Amino acid sequence: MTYSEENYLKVIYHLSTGNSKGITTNAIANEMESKPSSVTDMVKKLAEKELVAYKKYQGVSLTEKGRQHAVMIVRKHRLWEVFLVEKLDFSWDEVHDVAEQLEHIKSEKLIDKLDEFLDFPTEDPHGDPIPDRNGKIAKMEKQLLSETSLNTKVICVGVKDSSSSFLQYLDKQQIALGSAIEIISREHFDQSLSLKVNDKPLSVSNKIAANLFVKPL
Amino acid sequence: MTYSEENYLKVIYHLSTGNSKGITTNAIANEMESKPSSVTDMVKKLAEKELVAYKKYQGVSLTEKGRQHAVMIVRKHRLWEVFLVEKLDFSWDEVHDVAEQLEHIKSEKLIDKLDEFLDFPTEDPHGDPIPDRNGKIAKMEKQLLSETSLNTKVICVGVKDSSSSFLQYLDKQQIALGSAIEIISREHFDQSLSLKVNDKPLSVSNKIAANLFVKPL
DNA sequence: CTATATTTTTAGACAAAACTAAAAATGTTT
DNA sequence: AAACATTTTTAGTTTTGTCTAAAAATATAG
Repeated sequence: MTYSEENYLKVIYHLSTGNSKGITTNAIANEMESKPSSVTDMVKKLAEKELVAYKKYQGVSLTEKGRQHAVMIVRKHRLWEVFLVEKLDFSWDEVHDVAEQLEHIKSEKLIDKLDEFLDFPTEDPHGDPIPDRNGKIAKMEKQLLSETSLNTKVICVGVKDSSSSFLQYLDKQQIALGSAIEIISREHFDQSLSLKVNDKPLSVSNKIAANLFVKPL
Repeated sequence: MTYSEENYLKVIYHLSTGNSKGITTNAIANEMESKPSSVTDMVKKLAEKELVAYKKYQGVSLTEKGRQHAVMIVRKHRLWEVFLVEKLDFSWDEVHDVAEQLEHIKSEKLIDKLDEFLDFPTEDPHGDPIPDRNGKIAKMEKQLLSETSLNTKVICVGVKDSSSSFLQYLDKQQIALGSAIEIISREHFDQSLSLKVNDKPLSVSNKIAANLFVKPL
């Protein structure tokens, strides 16, 4: 499996979660910053290899085989992110590009040993679950802050958007995984929220709240 | 710089050490398990980029710029080898192929942090020196066991051949970096040696002795 | 239910990196 | 120094992954 094929599988996998329909050519092209025609070509190749199911004009979806491959790439990506943060002192907004490269290293032994070295982490630095060596993903209870009712006490368990600009905003506001958040009030006009984060008052826009995962205390 | 260009630079660098002349197309093709015509093509490209000096039919040599690049690849390769052995419990005969992949990961921060994490090692698991972040290589005193005079006490500090078959042979004979070796006698007929390794007698062929680096105690 | 707009696919081209086969240059022998 | 052998380069293909532009299919709107 080539570097490029792996990237396509990964993108299709990510677009598939919470999307039971076929993934469109355009959606993939957008995500990969490439052109729809390139996607069509590659998708045909992946279909040849039975990694995706594809019918002209109907979009693609991963086969079980393709899903397994994709999950392993995600596993590698997230384990490397943990390594970078825990062992090499990277911050959570710096890990993505490097992990993007490391995820393509081919060695089962490497990834299993790394997993062990990191003490079998179940989540990456952004709160996303790490598939185990059999591809099993422990799913955890979490909801978006924007969809949480007033006067609830929750803790931050993940981010939906992991762009560095969002992560740096969170750093600035001293919001991290594990932070205690209480929802005080919601502004009707723009859905912005008044919070207490670690007992300090903070107001956040709906866009922020819609990208923070929390779970009830 | 592409993956492939990096591999060429690395091979040319390795062929260059202890070889002041131009490196031949054939030598490179051999080392890379490719064809001379492919080498000619790539060498032209590297010459365009001023990474090598090249005159038709005269072989190639690295420019200073090319040497710097090559040294950085070697630095990455060897640091990753240390990581694999020290942190992930790989044995010294298992690290090469994985390090071959890891050496192409592009991130200065990654490699400097890794260096720090490993406590700035100066040698890889085979006793080869690790260039520092400025490309400086601490050279150490070492000689081949085959060229060491009788009745000398030495310690093993490196291997010339790091193929897994050789390394596994050394494991079997319990020869490792740091092992104390005394040269008892040399057979005139085949240049084989009688040794004491960690006080136990052992006879080795010239081929073995010609691939073991030692230094006087 | 046509007409129009959008999406997707096809066809053809290109760049990178490899190859084979043939030509050119260099080396080696006598 | 001519003849032969070897090495290196050139010329032309191939494969992978991308692209543009045009054609085909699907979706949307009046």
